[in-house]
Amino acid sequence: MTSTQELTKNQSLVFNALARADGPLSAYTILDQLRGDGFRAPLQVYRALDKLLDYGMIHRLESINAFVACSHPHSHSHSHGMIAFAICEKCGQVSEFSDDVITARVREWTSSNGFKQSKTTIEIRGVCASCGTA
Amino acid sequence: MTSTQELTKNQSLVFNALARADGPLSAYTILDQLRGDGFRAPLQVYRALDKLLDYGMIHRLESINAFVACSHPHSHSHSHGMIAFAICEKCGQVSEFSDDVITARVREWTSSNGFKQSKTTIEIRGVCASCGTA
DNA sequence: TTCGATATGTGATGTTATTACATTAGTCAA
DNA sequence: TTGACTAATGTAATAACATCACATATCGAA
Repeated sequence: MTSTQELTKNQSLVFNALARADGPLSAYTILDQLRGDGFRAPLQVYRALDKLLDYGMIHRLESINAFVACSHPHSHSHSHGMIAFAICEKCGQVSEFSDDVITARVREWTSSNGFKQSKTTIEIRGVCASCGTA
Repeated sequence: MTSTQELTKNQSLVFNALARADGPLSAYTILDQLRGDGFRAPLQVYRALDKLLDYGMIHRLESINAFVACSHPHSHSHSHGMIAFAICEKCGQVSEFSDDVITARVREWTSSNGFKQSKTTIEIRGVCASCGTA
């Protein structure tokens, strides 16, 4: 995988759908948006999503069964750190950030417990600044 | 709510199913286990689970759509901290721990971003010590 | 060109969760 | 006791999320 991944037709369609969205989308919402482009079955979406996840171009938000384009596409700065997501339950906006202290702290626990981690999910649910003051 | 919650019949049945399990259970697995006790519909399980979550007696693992009994039932020591879960993808065992540094670090991000958090999910997927050496 | 790997198309099915509505059981005040 | 209110429960139907199984197509390398 190079820094700019060459995407197939379906992968591009799915990625663009996520990139132009202003928040996370469910797989079925993506499917509906792409029916005009010939999409007919969930699997077409899920297969593309799997690849895009592999490539690190999108993230899956486990707590809401939805997907979002990575907001730091060009910086692999936090590619070895864990990414945390703050998800607003009012407006759906997602903020993505990484924190070296949290990353280190998790690693401490895993290494001292002999746990070999593959993927870590950190999702903060709540109300964002704009929605909180509104 | 007192320190010992009075449970209804269905809540007790669901809680006991989780308490005697050696790992997380899906709602439908619980349903199947309780058919002998008169359970017939998913909602009977989900309603009990909702209450048990309210009472803090169980946790929901977002990344695997399953539920687990709280492993620190008598200590409310980490009731104000975030709880992290290490989930073994081989054997399904879940380890629960809380970390004040992570908790503080998340709070720092939320407060400096005006984000009012309600619930935070931290789930580490991987392979536990026993399965890793086996 | 033939082979193998990757990508795609499609229907059916499996899994997880909620909606809507009816009924039952407990509580408490008049 | 009655009535009224609230919480809990029962049930069917449906919605939402995800995968399986199998067929076809596309593309690059030997």
